[in-house]
Amino acid sequence: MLLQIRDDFRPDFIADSGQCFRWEQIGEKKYRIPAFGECLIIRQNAFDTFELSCDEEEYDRIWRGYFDMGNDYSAIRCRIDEDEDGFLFRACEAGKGIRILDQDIWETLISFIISQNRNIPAIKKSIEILCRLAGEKRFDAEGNTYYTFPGPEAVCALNEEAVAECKLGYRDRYIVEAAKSVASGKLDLEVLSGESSEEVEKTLLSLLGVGKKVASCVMLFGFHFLDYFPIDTWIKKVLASEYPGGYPYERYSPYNGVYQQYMFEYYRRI
DNA sequence: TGCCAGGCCGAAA
DNA sequence: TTTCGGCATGGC
Repeated sequence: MLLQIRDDFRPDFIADSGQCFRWEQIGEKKYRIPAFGECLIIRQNAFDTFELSCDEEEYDRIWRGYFDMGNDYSAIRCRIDEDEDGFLFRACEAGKGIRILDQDIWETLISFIISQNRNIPAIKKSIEILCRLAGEKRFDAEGNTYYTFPGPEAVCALNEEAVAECKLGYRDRYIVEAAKSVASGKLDLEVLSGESSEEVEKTLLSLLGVGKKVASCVMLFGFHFLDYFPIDTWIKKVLASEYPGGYPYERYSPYNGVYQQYMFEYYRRI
């Protein structure tokens, strides 16, 4: 199907934004996106026209929500005043096209546990190995194979050698413990997603290997609480250099997480 | 080669 | 409550 979007949708920006780790560029302005057990191929034709490998039913069922098409990112950007906050204004301008994906919570949880203290290429590699070892083999719209993100039972079923193959280092027991919690029903992510943000954060922080930063990322990129503001090594640098007097969280609520993402990409790029 | 990476844990102070 | 060493491994 064809999709027309005026503004604020740049798959190339989203692919490298550090919120998703499985997007794969397979051609000029063409990406393969596995999510929710499906796989979308998206290609940009003109500046505002995209060709999608799915039909409208699948788009409405999965991808519209995944891309967060219900939010107006142009309006979110326009809340920033150039004179009041020049740095964030420039970050928003440069990052026009970034969106906060509404991703599978389980996948986001495991991905960000894996992400700690590692750079993005290394994170992608580990996740890809995990998917190959424990995910289901399927075919995309062009007939090429891909692997789904493994569910908690599949992760639990991995033996020690297989886990070691993922090169997770000390993080391997973290994902095994998380998988056990979810597979046993002790942690029900479906039920949790109906709770308040405070309750969700408290539960996430109780998991082994989940601290403030990882919890914030899962809140923002998985539970889609757009006001959560993950502070990693990059954002620490931003806060130190651009906001020595403190960051105005209240002014930018309830979209602190969106602005954080603009700043993250902008600062990494410059 | 050495430093850094979308940090967290556990012990010590 | 805050501080700090240790941690597995890969990317650059």
